Amino acid sequence: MASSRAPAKRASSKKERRLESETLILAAAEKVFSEAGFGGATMQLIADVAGLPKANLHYYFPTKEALYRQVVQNIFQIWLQAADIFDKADGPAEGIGAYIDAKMEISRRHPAGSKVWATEVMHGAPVIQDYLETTLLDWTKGRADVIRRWIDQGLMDPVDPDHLLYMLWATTQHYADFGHQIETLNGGAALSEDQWVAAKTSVKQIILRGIGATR
Amino acid sequence: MASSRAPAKRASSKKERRLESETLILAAAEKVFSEAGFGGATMQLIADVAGLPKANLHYYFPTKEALYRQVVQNIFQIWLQAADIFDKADGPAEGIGAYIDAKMEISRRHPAGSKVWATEVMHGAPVIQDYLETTLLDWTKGRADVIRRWIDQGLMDPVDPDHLLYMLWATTQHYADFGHQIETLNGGAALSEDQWVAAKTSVKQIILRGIGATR
DNA sequence: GTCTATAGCACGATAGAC
DNA sequence: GTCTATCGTGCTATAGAC
Repeated sequence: MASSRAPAKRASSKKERRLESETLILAAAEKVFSEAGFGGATMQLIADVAGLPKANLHYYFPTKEALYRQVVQNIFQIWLQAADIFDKADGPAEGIGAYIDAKMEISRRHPAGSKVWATEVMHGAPVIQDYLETTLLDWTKGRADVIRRWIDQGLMDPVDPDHLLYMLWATTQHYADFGHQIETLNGGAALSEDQWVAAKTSVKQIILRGIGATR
Repeated sequence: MASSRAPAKRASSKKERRLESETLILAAAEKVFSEAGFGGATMQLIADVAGLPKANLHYYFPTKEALYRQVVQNIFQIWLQAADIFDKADGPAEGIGAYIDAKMEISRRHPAGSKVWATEVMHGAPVIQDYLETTLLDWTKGRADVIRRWIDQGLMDPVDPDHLLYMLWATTQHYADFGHQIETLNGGAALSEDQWVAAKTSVKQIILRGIGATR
């Protein structure tokens, strides 16, 4: 080996550069796909937002669809991580309350990702159908079991677990997906810190009271 | 005048034929736009679904955007008509309950329209921003006043009217916009009649209890 | 690894015969 | 009013110099 060009550090640096460019492209792609849809987005516009020549995108991601697929996968991971909160709770007031808070925070911090996911599902999930059928289905079944256990323990009213989960997804993601509409109805201004607190409070109050989990 | 070619009937027949073709094209366009988005939809595909040559579409609608705009406007009208129920009610249990039923029925009967609307709003409402700022804003203010009156009369708990309206929109439209996801989680089958009843019941139960309007 | 230049293709729109 | 044939544009993707 001797002092031959420190391959470990070199490789790491290369990987880092690649990761950096990929992250930059993915962030730009998420933004553009969310605003224009898959068909409306152009590789040229994504390249402009990322500050790179168009050809470089094709160097890191072979096709437009491969880039899109990676964007959707990233969002899905964020959803799943928020779900951990659900399991660590002793009862519905704590577990569902914390889950609503987490999902509302994601709607606030990652609205573009939520929109890309919503559009993908609305178009029939052509790219991520396998995730719906495996990971999401498993997750949903597991959480429905937790809700049923809480009902059996008398910690909340008997409600259909599936429809409760749909309501949780719908209400929280609405603040991301329909953020533009909410902003318009708010006089053209984005929700303030206080308004976000009010939104979280309202959602938690109505749903937790609605399922009889006021503690 | 005399017996000169009965212009009234002729014109009516012409108008009817025009209306028929327009309706046919609009139905096809709603379907294609909802499945592919504006950018992904092609005039050729819309023409194929409508069973007409592509050039005929441009005879009835000058541009792709004009056709799209008409589709979105039609959906907006359906939303507004469902809102009448809200006003005719004596209290929240009746008014909001009936509004949920009506919106759920629209999600079931016009899922494509709901999806086109959702996509349009998610992309920043480039085509119907004026409707958001005028008609929808006015409607929302009026309904918020009704809710505030019900609260003052002690017919329901004090909740933020705007966030309650967002929750009503989010939960009901979710069954249209995310219908594909719900179907997948339902084992790949569309919701049955009984399942739709369960969905309506769950949504009404949780929200009406949640706002203290159980009558 | 990066960029320029361009090939190849599909689209929206229209001209013009019927 | 209806349809065929086609024009011009703008896109994805790639070849090839650096």
